Amino acid sequence: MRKRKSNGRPTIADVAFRAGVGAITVSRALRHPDQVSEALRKTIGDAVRELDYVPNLNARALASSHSNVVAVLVPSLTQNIFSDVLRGIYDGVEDSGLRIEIANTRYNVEVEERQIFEILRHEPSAIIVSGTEQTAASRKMLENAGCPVIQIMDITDDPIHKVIGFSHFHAGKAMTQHLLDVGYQRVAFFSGWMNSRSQGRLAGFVEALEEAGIYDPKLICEMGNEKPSASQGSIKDYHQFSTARMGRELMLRALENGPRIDAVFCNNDVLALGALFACASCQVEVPRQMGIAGFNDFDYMEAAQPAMSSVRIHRWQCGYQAMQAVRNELNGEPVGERIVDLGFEVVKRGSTDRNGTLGVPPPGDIPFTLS
Amino acid sequence: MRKRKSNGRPTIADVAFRAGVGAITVSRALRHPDQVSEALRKTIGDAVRELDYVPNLNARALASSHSNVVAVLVPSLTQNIFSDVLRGIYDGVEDSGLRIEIANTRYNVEVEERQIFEILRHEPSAIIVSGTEQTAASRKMLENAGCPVIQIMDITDDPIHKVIGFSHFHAGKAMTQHLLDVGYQRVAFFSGWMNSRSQGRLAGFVEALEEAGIYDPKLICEMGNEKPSASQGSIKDYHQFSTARMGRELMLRALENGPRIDAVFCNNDVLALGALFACASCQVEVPRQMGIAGFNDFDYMEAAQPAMSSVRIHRWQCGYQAMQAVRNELNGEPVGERIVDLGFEVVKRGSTDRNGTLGVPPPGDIPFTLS
DNA sequence: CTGTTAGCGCATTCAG
DNA sequence: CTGAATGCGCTAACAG
Repeated sequence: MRKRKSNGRPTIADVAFRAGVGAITVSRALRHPDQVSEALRKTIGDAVRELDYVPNLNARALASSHSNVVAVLVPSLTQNIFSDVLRGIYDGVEDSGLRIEIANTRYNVEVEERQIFEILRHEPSAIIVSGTEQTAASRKMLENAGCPVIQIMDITDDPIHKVIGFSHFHAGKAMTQHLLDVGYQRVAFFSGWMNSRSQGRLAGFVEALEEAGIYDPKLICEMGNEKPSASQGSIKDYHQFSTARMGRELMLRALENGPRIDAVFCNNDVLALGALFACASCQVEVPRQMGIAGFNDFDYMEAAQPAMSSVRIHRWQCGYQAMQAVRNELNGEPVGERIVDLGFEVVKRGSTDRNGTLGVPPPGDIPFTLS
Repeated sequence: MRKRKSNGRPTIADVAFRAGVGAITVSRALRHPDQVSEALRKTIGDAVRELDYVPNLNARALASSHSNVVAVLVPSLTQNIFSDVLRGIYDGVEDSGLRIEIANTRYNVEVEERQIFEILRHEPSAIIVSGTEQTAASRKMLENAGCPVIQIMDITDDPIHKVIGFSHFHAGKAMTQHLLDVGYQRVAFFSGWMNSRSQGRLAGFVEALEEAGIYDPKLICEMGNEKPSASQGSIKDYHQFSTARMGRELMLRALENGPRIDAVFCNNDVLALGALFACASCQVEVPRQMGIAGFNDFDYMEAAQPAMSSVRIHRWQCGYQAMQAVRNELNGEPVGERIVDLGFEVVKRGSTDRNGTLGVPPPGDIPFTLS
């Protein structure tokens, strides 16, 4: 007899034999314990433990024709913003029996299309995708994926299936409004590489200024519109585009010879950091002579000197709730709200406290030891 | 006949029928084109395209009993440092037919053990694990995993299989030595939550000071030794430990009532950022009155005011090269060097230019547009 | 170079 | 609540 190699591990048949039951009963005892009698459940549990039986997930997926893989598409693995989202997803998947498969779309719609195609090969049980602006082709693939698709980190009236996120437009507008509210007159928008979500923020910025009757296109300071895709083989160039440096340079130029501005809304916190340092190097007082606001509210914003205003968004929650939604649906529960707006928070701190009237709280205490 | 549901997609048999060959020939044409005649290869290729055939990876894994899954264990998804590593890994996996499965060990050895156990269920084709200090149980599981195991981001004389990284001890010592070289006398070590790699850096720090005859345990300023594992369900507390804030607080205390110090080596860049802001808020001049150095060399270090010294490590390369090593081995190539030291680089900038003698280069130019 | 046969390990279907 | 038979889609092994 030519036997196949088989990796020697105990199979469900071994467990069944040992427990003196049929294989299917073992299968059921493991997946739907309530469908198996108390006694058998125990016998089987013992056999599993004695043999160190571990179900083969590939066989399970093949036989049941569902993979229990949740595919996650993120535009970047570098930016902290998606690190937090991923952490939420991983925190949310625990003890679910689901596997996560991450694809990096590199902020590139063509790459995204290809990744979606690849991902569909694995017949995922669900898909979590960042953003709501997929190409027509991508959207079609996702609609036909035959599984729940959760869009996150943005919001839309017309989700493929379900969306959990917030409005970048309103977030951008709200922060800009804050800058205007405290009395800044010429507010600039700094950005590095733009993506569709950045564009939303920018649109909010523009609308706020227009409503105030002080919009001027010269106030939009950006570096470019497309992020170069990471060059696969090249090892050296991944460090060459420094966002912080862009923030610094943009501010230096604005101070030197650009249009006179008295505040800047930075498309992200790192840019704001760079802008702050530029002000420091030029003895420009923040917030008196220059207001600075960021976006994301990473932890260093609170620790900066002065503490920096930013828009806090719920990254972790996006991931976590997306995972909960997936789990619910795979458990047969109804979709529920198809549009979940997690909102955002305009965090006002010293860097935009133009009149000293915000009453920004002093830094709280953190336990520490100085040995 | 009771037919199984089957998801309707074309199978290899459909392709074989259409191409008028046996299923196995299709299989071979797809995986080892050189084992199939030119003519058949073309016919089969056409059939594949016409049917939109996509091989089922679960069936493939089951039949061949190897999964083509590369399991990656990282201690954290939050810190940029591992984002870069992951990016390297994803950049390195393209067009390899391999899948990546990430597990988050949360800097917790028990979690790591559990994750390794879980991961082995998937019978990975290779494992990439961060660090070299696994528990005995973990190490044993990895040794018996029956697949290549690449340890990364640290170095050891005794790798499980292969290690690609660098010495945290030497990196810590080298930066400390730099601080001493430029004339700082009382150099402190700031750290937040410590892990085994941080400990290595600290040990290097201590040795450098000891060799200089100026070691004093009071110079070690840390917040604690264990990172609390992320609380799964809790949505609010993930933001409560701010590394930047720790850096700030540690520096404030050091300036107030701690031992007099004139420089600080921060265990990471965010801590250094916080320390820099603390100095700014107290009118302490950097680098004259206080030298500050970080670790990792994230991009904002160069943009800070003053630019901050740090230790540049090769995060992306660690991931990328680990992936290359995996691919080579899965292709049957020999392991090669079992210990690959990628080294590090002490980047000296303004924040430690105590005597103005480093000749730190001025900021280079970055293309930009100010519309 | 190509085909035949016989599983990989599990879950679905249908029957008790 | 339990079991027997069957097949998920693919590939290793063995022929030709």
